[in-house]
Amino acid sequence: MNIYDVSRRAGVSIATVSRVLNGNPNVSEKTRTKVHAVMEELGYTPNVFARGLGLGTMKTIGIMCSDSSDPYLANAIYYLERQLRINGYDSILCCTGPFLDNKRTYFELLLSKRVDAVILAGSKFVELIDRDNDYLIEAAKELPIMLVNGYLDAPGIYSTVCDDYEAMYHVARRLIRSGRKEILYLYTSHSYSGLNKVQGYKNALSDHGIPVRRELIHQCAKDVTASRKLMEQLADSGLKFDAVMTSDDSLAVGAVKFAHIRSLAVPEELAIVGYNNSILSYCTNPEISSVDTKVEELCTTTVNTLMSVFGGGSAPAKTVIAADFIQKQTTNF
Amino acid sequence: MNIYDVSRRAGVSIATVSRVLNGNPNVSEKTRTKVHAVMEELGYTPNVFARGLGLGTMKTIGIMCSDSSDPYLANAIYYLERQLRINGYDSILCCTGPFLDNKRTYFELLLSKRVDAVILAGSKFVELIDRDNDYLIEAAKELPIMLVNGYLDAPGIYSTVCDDYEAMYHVARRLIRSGRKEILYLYTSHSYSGLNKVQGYKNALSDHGIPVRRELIHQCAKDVTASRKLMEQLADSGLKFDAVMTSDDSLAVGAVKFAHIRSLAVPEELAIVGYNNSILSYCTNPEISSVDTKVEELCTTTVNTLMSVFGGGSAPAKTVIAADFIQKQTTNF
DNA sequence: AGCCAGATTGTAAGCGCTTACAGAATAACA
DNA sequence: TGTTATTCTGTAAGCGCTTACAATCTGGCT
Repeated sequence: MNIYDVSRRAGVSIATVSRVLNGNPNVSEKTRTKVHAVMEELGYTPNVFARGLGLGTMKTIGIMCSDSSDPYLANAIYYLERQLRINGYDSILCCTGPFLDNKRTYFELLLSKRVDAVILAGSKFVELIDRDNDYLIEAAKELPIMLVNGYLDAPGIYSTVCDDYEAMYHVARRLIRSGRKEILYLYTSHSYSGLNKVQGYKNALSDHGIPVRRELIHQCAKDVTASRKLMEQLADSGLKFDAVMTSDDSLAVGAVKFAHIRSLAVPEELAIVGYNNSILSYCTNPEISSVDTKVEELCTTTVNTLMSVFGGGSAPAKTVIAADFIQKQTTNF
Repeated sequence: MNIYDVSRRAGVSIATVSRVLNGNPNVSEKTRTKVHAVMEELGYTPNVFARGLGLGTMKTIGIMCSDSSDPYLANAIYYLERQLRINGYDSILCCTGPFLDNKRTYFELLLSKRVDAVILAGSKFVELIDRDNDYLIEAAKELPIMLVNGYLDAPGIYSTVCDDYEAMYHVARRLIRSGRKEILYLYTSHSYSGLNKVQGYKNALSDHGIPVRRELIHQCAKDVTASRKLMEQLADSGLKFDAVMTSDDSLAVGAVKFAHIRSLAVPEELAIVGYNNSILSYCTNPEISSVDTKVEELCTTTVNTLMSVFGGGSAPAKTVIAADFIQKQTTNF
């Protein structure tokens, strides 16, 4: 069943059928109706490969993420996929796994599928340390590269980021103003957004005359248990803190556990702030105050920007989206 | 840059290049090496569309799921995607959204992409009530349909399911043996696995001489808050229960919240059992005893079965995987 | 009726790859 | 060395679609 069957049956040429298929206006209303009817009758579906061959594109976007089982990224994938579909695009998903083992290989695999663009979801894709981003910059010459929560200044690369700096600054300031003096800061990675977050924390302290103490800032695996253990360890080593800010809700969950084990009143003796306002922050008791990073908005904006790039319109190289602090039960300011 | 460039540069015909590309053994070692070298040198990547046109397939599997932001499905997607990639297949993701609005349209969209098979992740895809599965059965004549946690008896449809009946029977029996008499049962949907689960619960009660009481079985939205509210409501209406079994961890989280609000000792006064052993069950205090449904095994098995279908080997129409009960802190037997 | 612009349709040449078949080269053997 | 079997390589015909260009058909006008 192909375009010839349709053309024969409709008594027109394949060119006409093709035109109908592509919504070309140079077709009389009568033929258009006729062809549509035949396509319907025959249950005809154009062959995407042939189409792709002819057009050089297949309206497909590659989505790369580290680990779709991370609740935050899972959400992102959902929204990205949905918004792409609304715009008539499909998505090929590609998860590198939590360690981004060979992200470059995966990236090239996606390119080999002749996708029309690649969306990198998650800030871990942009290297801040060894700066191994050449392949992205190179690829961006050929097709749009969209970064969700990452930033790279190069032509063809578009970023949509959450204003992590501002969010963390805001949280830290409110903690300070409500009297917290020793704010522990736990983070998971040195990504673009990771650095912005910690900078917001640091600047807020400085701006309020509080010294930034190295021993209050710690990296931790993105894991409920890991963060609890780390905090126990820190407390045991004599470190004092009356609040803890985290770069991810999972760490904050560990903090709640820590407080429970040590019988600390939350938020009175220990204020806890999560990040991403994921479902995890609603599971604990007390529920964790967290920063809503607006995943949905982030994702729809990313796709919309991409569409305007496709449309030839101008698109901002970087869009910043404001976060929202959601006060729940682990803070009291 | 196409196959002609490579053939010219390597001084062979395009047929030979194509053979090398496809690992055809009828190529001398010398030419093979030469061609590989040239491909490397030129950075040649075959055009997937042309290839798809020629072969009629593109080694791509469609994955349909309701909602990738559900932690359970998110995990499933990750494992499916990974296992497919290991076998040299790509995946096109397609999320219908939590309400499965027009799953049929999505399904056909996937077919129109000429995928080699479709994997339906999540038991909600198979209709048990209005039995609107004709399109699946019809499609299965053309390409393999794989159900993860769903079952449909038709040629070309392969299922991999968790032994939900056994798991729930086991949990209920242990609760009963440890002295629980009034076990509340909360479930989210009437899916294939949903029915098996509740049947396990019912049979365990019957087999131990406990009457199955309708007022102890309730449907509830898959939502932390919804389940808490429902339980408060039930308790307020005078219903007594000393244990609660749930068909999903999110409901169990609500149960923990309920116990906390009503100051019930867990597990002494109220035992709580979750399902899926997702990260949510590790977030609460106390941590929720839950059933590990072996997502990873489920997914790898699904893909492996699919591969053996592709390979022409025999494949079981239904594979059952045993679940594991993970005792944590909300039960004591 | 004759002519022409504009609308509509058809013809045919790709797009880059696979593969059946034919042909060339090589190896094996007498 | 000649013959044949075997291995390797090339030619050319698709796969199903898009699209430039040519051809045809309108209707409005003189």
